[in-house]
Amino acid sequence: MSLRHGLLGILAEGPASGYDLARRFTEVLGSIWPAQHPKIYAELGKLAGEGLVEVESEGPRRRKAYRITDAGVAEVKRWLTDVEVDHTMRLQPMLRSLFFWLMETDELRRHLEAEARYYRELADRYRDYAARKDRGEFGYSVQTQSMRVTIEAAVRLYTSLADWADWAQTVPPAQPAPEQ
Amino acid sequence: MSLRHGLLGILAEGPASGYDLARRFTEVLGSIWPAQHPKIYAELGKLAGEGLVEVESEGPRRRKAYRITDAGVAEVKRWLTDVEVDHTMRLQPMLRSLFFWLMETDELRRHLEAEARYYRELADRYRDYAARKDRGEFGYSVQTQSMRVTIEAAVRLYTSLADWADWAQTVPPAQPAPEQ
DNA sequence: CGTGCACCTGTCCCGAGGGACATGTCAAGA
DNA sequence: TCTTGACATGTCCCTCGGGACAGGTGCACG
Repeated sequence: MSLRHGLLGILAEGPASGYDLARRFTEVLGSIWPAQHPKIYAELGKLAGEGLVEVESEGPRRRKAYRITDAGVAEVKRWLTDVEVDHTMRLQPMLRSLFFWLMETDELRRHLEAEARYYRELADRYRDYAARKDRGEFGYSVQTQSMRVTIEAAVRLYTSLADWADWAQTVPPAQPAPEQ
Repeated sequence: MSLRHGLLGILAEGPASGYDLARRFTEVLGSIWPAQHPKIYAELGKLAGEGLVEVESEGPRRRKAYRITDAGVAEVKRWLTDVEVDHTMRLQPMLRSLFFWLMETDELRRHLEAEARYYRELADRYRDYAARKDRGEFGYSVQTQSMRVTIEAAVRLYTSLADWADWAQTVPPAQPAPEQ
């Protein structure tokens, strides 16, 4: 149940509508913590019911902006410091790699090339983001400083996955038993 | 719905019981693709119903070993080559990093140290695994060759996350605006 | 003036995942 | 003989996530 804390954390930066939050999730967090708008609206409703956020204003087009309450801020902080980190990962590409031996050699090559391309592209995108941040394009608030750290993780993660896919192509399909 | 293909893929190596599969999932795949035994037994039942696996033998203690069928092998291969890779990631530690600015400086330091330790330990475990594989402890079958590739991904992934946690500690908590 | 489109907020259903709980079985050791 | 514990298989329930579907609103452009 991290979506609620993800929303609270972003709202801690300032008021936002469900639509804003959905966009921020897909833009910045899309590849790291996907969230669909239906869940966001539902969760915002619950959060409001619990007094962790409140409606700040109602704008045009039925737009409702939410503001985090003191209780909400306290709750994110509690989560950040007291709740144990969930390290669960579920990476289908790595699960698939266990079964590479079932694939034809050139199917595998095509697959690994595509994977490398995919990860390299994502890494580049985040690297570019980081560079723009370092140039000061997004200011120097503590919030963007934290985002810089998150982006760095993405750059490193995707770069190492791209490198891995490249490396995997150099591994012989079936290594013969070595002569002792 | 990757659990079914994960099970099929492992069964492609040879017959196994639900218990065996559960163990393999927690031992090798625990940190990459977690799966609880209730789901495994349920999925095996479904797979048997669809003719993708069949009961090979019934041993002591109600043990039922399953064997993959030709249709099952065809299905994994179809999945590997025809079904698009799901690159979804959901990394709570990275989501949390977006909110580091909400944490006290020394809370954050403790957190990052713990994270680095955690990832370093996992990386070491997999690195050790890889070394044993390279020494030939697990033989030189195509299956272990694929597992070697998977393990390499884990090593690289966890190493880069550990490095990231170390790096994050060197980032100043709140960077002041630079004088132009 | 109209109409299309981006904006904005939802409902609903289904399948997957997490975790507590239940049950039966064989072997080893007190 | 009794009991503990590892082996082995399952049920049940609840929540979360994915995705299809729906509906109302203001603006820009022809």
